[in-house]
Amino acid sequence: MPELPEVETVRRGLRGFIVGKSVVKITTLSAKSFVGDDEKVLGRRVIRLGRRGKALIVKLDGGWNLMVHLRMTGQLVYVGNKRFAAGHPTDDFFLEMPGKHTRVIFEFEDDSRLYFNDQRKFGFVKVMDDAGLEKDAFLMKLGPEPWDMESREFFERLGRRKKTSIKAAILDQSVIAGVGNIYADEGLWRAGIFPGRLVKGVTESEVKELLKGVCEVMDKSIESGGSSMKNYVRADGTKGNYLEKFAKVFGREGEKCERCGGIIKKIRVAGRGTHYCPRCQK
DNA sequence: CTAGGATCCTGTCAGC
DNA sequence: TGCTGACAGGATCCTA
Repeated sequence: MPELPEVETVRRGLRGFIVGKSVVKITTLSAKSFVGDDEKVLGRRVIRLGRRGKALIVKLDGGWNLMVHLRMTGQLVYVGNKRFAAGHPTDDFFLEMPGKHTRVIFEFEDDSRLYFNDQRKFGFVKVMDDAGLEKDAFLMKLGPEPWDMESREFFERLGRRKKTSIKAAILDQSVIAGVGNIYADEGLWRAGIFPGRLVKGVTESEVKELLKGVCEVMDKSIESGGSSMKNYVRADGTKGNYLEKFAKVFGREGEKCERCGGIIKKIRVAGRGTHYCPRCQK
């Protein structure tokens, strides 16, 4: 999925278009992509957009909410007088909506629309009242946002996963919220830590660097607009890859490490494709 | 309790 | 060209 920076990009980009508007119609094209009663949402106005970890929370009036989780391939495309798209970057950002991967369509009072697209159908939009949000199992067990945590707490939370790899540990959302496969690799590169190292061998000062690295790379991604349509295309008009803006190892296997000149390798750690520099990550 | 693998689903790509 | 298996920016469920 779209990880924390992508969801934050969705939140920031979308709020200017839908806050203040009422939902007048919902069309569900894939039953498993929409959880709950759409009647609770109809006629309600969007109050604000929030985020916890990788979950987007659309707050509606009357105490109702939509929790959106993009998982691996979710994206949101808004089409009105202007168009905005972010989430999992694909050509659907620019194609006519609804498209092949459109699962849910929200229509607003001004006839603008929000399309929830999701190729693999792992993601969902869930209708929840405020009380339900408060006691939601997924949200309750989420660890702190990266910027809201001292490295000491990060170290202690990692300590609960001593026998697993440091990469598996930081992908665990109860340890730290919002880190996914890309930012795990990028954060570990910045801290100079080999992703397969067991947690028990990682020192507190390394953990401090790791937290700093994760925050830095996420900040950079959010600043550059994450995976939104505006940076899905290169300046020359060819199809691009937003990772070019900040990624040092992800998707760069075979390339030279910019820090030490080593050749970046791709291996499998924690069941996930893992990119690292064998020369400067120990 | 932890750790690791299978699983949900669709699409793409590399290698016969 | 067609087939097959591996893999994919996530999280949960099951087994050991």
